[in-house]
Amino acid sequence: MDSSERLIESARELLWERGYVGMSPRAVQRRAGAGQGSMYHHFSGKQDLAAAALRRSAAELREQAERTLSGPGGACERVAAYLLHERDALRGCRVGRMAQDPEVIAAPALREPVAETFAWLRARLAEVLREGAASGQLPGSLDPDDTAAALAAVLQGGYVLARAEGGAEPYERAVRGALALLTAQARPAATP
Amino acid sequence: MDSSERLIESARELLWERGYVGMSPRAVQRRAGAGQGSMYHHFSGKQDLAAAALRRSAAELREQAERTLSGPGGACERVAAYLLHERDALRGCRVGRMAQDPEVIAAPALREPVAETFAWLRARLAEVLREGAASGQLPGSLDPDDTAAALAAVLQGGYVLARAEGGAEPYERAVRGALALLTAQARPAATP
DNA sequence: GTCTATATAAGGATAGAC
DNA sequence: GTCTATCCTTATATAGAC
Repeated sequence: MDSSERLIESARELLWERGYVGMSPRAVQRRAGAGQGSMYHHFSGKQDLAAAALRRSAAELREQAERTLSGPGGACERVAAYLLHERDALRGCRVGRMAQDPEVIAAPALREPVAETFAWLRARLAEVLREGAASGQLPGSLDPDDTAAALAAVLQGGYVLARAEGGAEPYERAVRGALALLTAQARPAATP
Repeated sequence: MDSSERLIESARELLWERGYVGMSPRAVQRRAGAGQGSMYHHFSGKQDLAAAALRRSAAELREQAERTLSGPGGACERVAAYLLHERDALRGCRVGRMAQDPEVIAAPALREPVAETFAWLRARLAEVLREGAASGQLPGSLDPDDTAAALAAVLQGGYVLARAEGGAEPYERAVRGALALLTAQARPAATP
């Protein structure tokens, strides 16, 4: 792994742990085992490095979600699989975490990957929910866009509660609670 | 308003906007119109000041929630009123925001108000949901603790989505979506 | 490409005068 | 109680040698 690569991976970790404001170029360099010169050779500065790291994390999240959402099973089962996917609740979401940072929100290069990720996720979840309505698994009375937003929010909010309280329990409860509300709406999938 | 008071209020604003890592004593002093000496006379340092500000924000959140949750109407209506309470989605939650900050999580004096707030909120929401089950408005099949966690998470996650995408829409959708799932479970309240 | 100065500003706090 | 002076460290970046 070359040093540019190590810098990006180190930035990804530090962004996750400390956010953009809390990520210092020095700390990234130390963790990557690279010097000042190396970093400023590959990247124009802190923001440029963070943008590269963030784009990678956003792509990763998206690929991971797509794998589950386009997997086997009925619409409801795929949404459930996505919600129940194993996550470290206390670490939270690499992408969602950035949304709190005012400097991320203010810098288009940093904000775009974050905005796009969640716009995509909501749309993709809504699409699956629409399939569920079309197949009769879910009632047509549920607005798929609203439901999708609620489900995406439960995950992001679950992280907040878990970190606040110092344990994964609130996250797990939130996911279970949301899933219970959703599946209460579903009839068993047609089993062909 | 004396200068101690102004310092706390300024700290509250800056914590909200920039988080604990991003809040510098200098910036608080400037906003409060107070000097170094004044701040260090009233508070032992950044953490002490932030703790005072955070305790106040936590108390405020709790009082606000309690007003709605102990208000008039059936259980379901009170939960709905709490969810629909007007909030600035792009600014987010003064307390929830702190949960992302590693230095807040690491410092007991900062973390406690955050942890207590959400533990209380989940418990209080669950209590109201239990009332709803007892009165027959909600089905006994819903786990009140799980549902409460899901609802609290929807709000916190709604803020994340809103900030990420730069508009209140995802927040509003998330709240509507969650409420739709909940009220689909409810029968009309007994109208005595 | 990477290293070692070097630079300016800010962070966070202390000391002592008034 | 508040002000000013001072302190050491870190953040972020540039410059130029190798």
